Amino acid sequence: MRSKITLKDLAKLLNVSVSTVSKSLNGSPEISENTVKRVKELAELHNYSPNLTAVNLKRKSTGNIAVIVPNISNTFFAKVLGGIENEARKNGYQLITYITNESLTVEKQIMELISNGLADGVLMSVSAETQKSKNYEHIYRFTEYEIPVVLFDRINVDLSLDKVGVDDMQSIYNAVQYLKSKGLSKIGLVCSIGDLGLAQARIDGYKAAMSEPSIAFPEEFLIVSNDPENLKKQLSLVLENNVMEAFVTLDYLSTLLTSRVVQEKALNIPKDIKIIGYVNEDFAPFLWPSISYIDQHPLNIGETATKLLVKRIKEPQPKETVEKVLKTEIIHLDSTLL
Amino acid sequence: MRSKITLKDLAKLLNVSVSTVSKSLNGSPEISENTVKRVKELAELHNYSPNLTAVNLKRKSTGNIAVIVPNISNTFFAKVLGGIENEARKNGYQLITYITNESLTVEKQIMELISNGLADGVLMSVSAETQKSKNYEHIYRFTEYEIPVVLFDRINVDLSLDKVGVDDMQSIYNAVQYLKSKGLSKIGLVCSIGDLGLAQARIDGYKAAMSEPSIAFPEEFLIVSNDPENLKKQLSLVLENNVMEAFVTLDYLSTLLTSRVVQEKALNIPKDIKIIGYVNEDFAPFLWPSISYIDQHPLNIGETATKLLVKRIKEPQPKETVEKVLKTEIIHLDSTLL
DNA sequence: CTGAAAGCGCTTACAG
DNA sequence: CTGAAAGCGCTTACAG
Repeated sequence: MRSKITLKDLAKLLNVSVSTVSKSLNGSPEISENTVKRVKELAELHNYSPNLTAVNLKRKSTGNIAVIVPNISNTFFAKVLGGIENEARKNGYQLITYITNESLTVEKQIMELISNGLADGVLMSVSAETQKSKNYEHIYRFTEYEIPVVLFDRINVDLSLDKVGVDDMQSIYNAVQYLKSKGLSKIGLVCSIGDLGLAQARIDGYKAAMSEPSIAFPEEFLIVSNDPENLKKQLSLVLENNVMEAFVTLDYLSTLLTSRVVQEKALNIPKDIKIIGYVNEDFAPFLWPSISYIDQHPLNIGETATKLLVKRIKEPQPKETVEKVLKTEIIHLDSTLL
Repeated sequence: MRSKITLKDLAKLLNVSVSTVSKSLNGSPEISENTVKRVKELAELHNYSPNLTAVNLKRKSTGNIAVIVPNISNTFFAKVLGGIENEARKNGYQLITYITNESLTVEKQIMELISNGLADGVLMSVSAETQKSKNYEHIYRFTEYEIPVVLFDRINVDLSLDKVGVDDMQSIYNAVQYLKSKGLSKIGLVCSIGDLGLAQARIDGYKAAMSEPSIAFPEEFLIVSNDPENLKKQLSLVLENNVMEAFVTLDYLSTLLTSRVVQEKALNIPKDIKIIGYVNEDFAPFLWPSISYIDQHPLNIGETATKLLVKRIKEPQPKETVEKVLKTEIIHLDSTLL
């Protein structure tokens, strides 16, 4: 990189001190109008901009927010990232992003990096492996270093930190209730992300809705597996053994898979089978049939989490953790047409 | 953030100078084995890690690579980002990410930020608006500042910079030739990203393949529009006026849309209509029917671009721009079954 | 083998 | 209103 013009250079050119230049540029009231004008003009002329590394060293801050996402295999986290970016930019923060690929080991390495003083705050969604192993020590390290952390989306974890997400249990509860209100009762659940706390919450929502008023439902309606092939097999079996009427599907993969398997069996969506799934507005409407989905407003999640984090960074911590639970919404498309 | 232990602190505790501590930790051969050992032990004990802001200020580098992506509405760029992350981490760089949302204005703002010395190098994919307006001055600013830039994916732009992408023309040419080799001739093209240079290249590939051996094809086979509704309409018309046999579809949206419209018209994929599109391995196999696609190996694009950039950052510039064109591959699924 | 000193580019309390 | 000085946390040429 070419060396840019510095405060010192400007000072020399203007025959004033570095302090004067600095103060002029930072709008200090100490400096005379005339000097300010001279300095600003020259700065403009030379396209001066302060060296952020130096500013940050002085300020003992980094101006960075670290964002840790578990994966990018669907657009959900990408959307959240979009929301985070909007809000971070507004507040003058840069985003340093990390992708853990659902790995605890990678997560630990990243933590190590960040705690070296790379960021003023952390936004994270805990990896699947971490949740499975319940190994959270590395996350608490941040608290030791007094680096504020806000968890987003995957907030059904046993960590007393600030959290921003949706009510996963209620979301699915509502979806099932909706289907039941339309007279459907043979409703299955399909899930390929069973290791996540939020999946457990969703499953609880399903169970709660299905057991009201105290009706038992067959175990086999609950189709949970990390392996797509396995999921397919179980799904086929259920469809062969029962006259199913609907499915709620807890993630991208299981949503697409369910739609596919149902159609392979020459069943019609929505005539024979209704589906409410987790996909997003970029895809859902263009699928055939289009799939009704639970909109989690990922942009909103990102923005809300970032706002909270920025507040934590700037204000002296009133160390009581906050949990923000945002509303979800069912978007009806082909697959729930009556 | 809590103030961490510094070199100075360690020096005081050990009764040696700051220089000695620094050298010991950085493996300088100047220092006695014994001292090195003492220093390292204490550093370990206190979990010392150097303040990167200070190190960077001293080194006049930032340790950051800026990544500028135009959108995240499909997983393509997310995948590329994954590749970039892998390679960047290997080389000790942090990633600062920006999303332009295809906006020239945002792109300019980001440039401004980065040229303030936020990053040692830039990986970027030019926004649609930028390409449409052919306004590239802000990009050349980087060259002025001697910040190396590598363009990725969207490399069909009139900029003499390092580039890493795929041969878009050849990719589609091959796809069309494949379809023709199976005896198909009524082959349409659907595209919702006409503003991009790479779309033009793909369209050229289509035209070249279709015109061999010098057969004219109807203009209406070429369906290009940024508006999904419009695309749908044109597509419907073509299907009504012709006995179409296949489509090549140039992006996510047009791929899903084509599959949907064809099925709405009660045509069977692949029996009546074959499709080769742009989707990726995370989705394509789970769609119904699954869609054959051109695999651009996005991870590879990301890694290759990052390797090139790191080289540019580290080595004195042999200022001849390099263009790396990576191979694509047709992945055959349901939609091209014969 | 060790340390004092300069300096990276800034900001800011303090003096004048 | 202006400037000299100290300092943020490091690295490194230089002296001893």
